[in-house]
Amino acid sequence: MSEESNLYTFENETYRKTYWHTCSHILAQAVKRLYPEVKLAIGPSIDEGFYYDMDSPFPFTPEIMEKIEGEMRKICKEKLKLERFELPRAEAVKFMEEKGEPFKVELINDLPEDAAISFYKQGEFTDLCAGPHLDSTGRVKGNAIKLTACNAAYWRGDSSRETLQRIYGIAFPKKDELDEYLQRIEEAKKRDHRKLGKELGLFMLRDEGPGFPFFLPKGMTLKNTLLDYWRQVHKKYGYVEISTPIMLNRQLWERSGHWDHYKNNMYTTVIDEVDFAVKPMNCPGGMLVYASEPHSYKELPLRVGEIGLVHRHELSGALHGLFRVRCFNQDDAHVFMTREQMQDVIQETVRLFDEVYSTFGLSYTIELSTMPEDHIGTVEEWERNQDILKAAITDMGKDFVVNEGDGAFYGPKLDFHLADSLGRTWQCGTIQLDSQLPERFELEYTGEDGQKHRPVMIHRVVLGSIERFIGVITEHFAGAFPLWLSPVQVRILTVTDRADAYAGQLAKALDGKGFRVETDLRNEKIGKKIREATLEKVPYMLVVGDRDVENQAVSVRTRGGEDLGAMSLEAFAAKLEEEVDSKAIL
RNA sequence: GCUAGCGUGGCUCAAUGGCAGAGCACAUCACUCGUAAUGAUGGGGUUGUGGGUUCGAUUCCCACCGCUAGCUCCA
Repeated sequence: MSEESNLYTFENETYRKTYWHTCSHILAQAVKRLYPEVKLAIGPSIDEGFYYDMDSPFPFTPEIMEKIEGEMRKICKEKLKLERFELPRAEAVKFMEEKGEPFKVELINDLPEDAAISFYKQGEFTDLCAGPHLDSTGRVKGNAIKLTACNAAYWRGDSSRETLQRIYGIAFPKKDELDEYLQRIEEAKKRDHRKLGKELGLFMLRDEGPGFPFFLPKGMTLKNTLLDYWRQVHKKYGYVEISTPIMLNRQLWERSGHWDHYKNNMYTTVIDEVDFAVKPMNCPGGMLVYASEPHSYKELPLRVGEIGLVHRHELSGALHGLFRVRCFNQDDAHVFMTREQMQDVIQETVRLFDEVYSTFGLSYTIELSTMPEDHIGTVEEWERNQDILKAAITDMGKDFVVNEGDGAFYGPKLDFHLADSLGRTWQCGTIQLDSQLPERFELEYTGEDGQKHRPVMIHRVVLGSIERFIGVITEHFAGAFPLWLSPVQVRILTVTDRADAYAGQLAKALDGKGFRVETDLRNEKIGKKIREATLEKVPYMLVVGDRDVENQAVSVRTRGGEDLGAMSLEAFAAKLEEEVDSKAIL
């Protein structure tokens, strides 16, 4: 019964998608009424809202978008019935040809032989569509529709084909819900790491180096703290750490396959008439380290980590704050092993990922990326490796989606995606299975049998790029990092200058215990000092005035606005220590 | 790279085909004030860069650079 009553609410995903699908048809109808010369392509509902792609001889400016929105409201009021009908292929093609819709004709021609070719008619407007739809445009609440953006999109996602204009929209059954949604988006934008990074003094980007981030003192503290933690975890899991050069010669990149597969994205130069490339990945250097001495099966799996600075010439349009940059630090590692050890090593790596992500309270989704067209190695090898990855995570009871053809050129991979404040996901962790590079670099180990064998390896990163990960956690915590990560953990605020000397003693004592502490001795009112420390998300403020000097105490306030009252420095330090050690997320 | 929009002191943002403005920040002075902004005064801008139109351009036009959104890409 209750299921029945939920059938026509947005709680029901099918209904929601249907509602938005009808909205996209209303959008198309509105555009065709206002601008009949526009050619329609395709208009599905998506996870959040709907869009319609079309080819227009003029750009859709904000004014035009507003006009279209108005027309959409009108169509809702007209309560047009949506009627479904089917046509045989030849007639369907003819129908859309007569309407002058070349994209629709192409779609019909590409439908499978036995597919039903269905249309939906609403008033004077008819669109090719598999459905389903609402029964009337009157079901859509006109004043709860909002066109949110207009962007370019390639026809059928193919960058060699027409550039269409995609109009995005969102709609709800009630105006209140639309307002609430828009409000939520506004709130989410306040967590944007680009905004917070500037406000909190973490990093900066400059025109002089597009995509090359500068880390400021506070951001550097955060980065170093993160790396300290990373080293601690990896030590526990049996990793050793190396560092390989940032630039290596062309011969090496040809051997690894990068020169062939990745040249356009590499920064290259000529030194003494020899081509060199700045590394876009750490692995070839790692191969050389492995190959530099003989190995025994007793050493395997051999876990070798490297925080490596890599440079990749990404397309300018793809750059995005710290999420997509042109130079970044990968928390890379290569694990060399026997074939028999593969599943165990993958599972051990996933456990390490779980430990790291849960420390930050982050949840992820896993994608399995399979063989791309442009690959090295045999199909059998690829399938075998894909099956091992699949089995390893299935065995651990984890869900994943398959990303067909998106593997690295040398092997299939498991990608771990984390979400930003607006729900867009970014690949952070990855586990890439590789039996190609060991081949190319002729890596060997001596087996129990005294014979030479070829190891296999994984390439893996947990944080992915330190830069991207810092962006993700900045948004995740809205800049209010857990105590252990906070660039400034404690700020001592004086009420009057009579407490300056005492504040200095406190700072020295806390610094001596290993805490990151600042003093604010400015001749400002205490309210102002508190306000600023709060806005800077400093976890703890120590307010010290005459009273505290006299009692040799500290008055503690949190960035959450909580007044913890007066306590001894020792009691406060003990509290800090406990919170840092537990890496608590408050 | 593609399409559209945007680019004004350190930051957030006004304004205009005719002397470029506010708040915050910064400096100086006064105030010594106990839990989210004390007041006064002052300095700071070739309005992203380069061309063009115009008596005059920050505003209009062109190119380039950068940013934003999405598309494409992401070994």
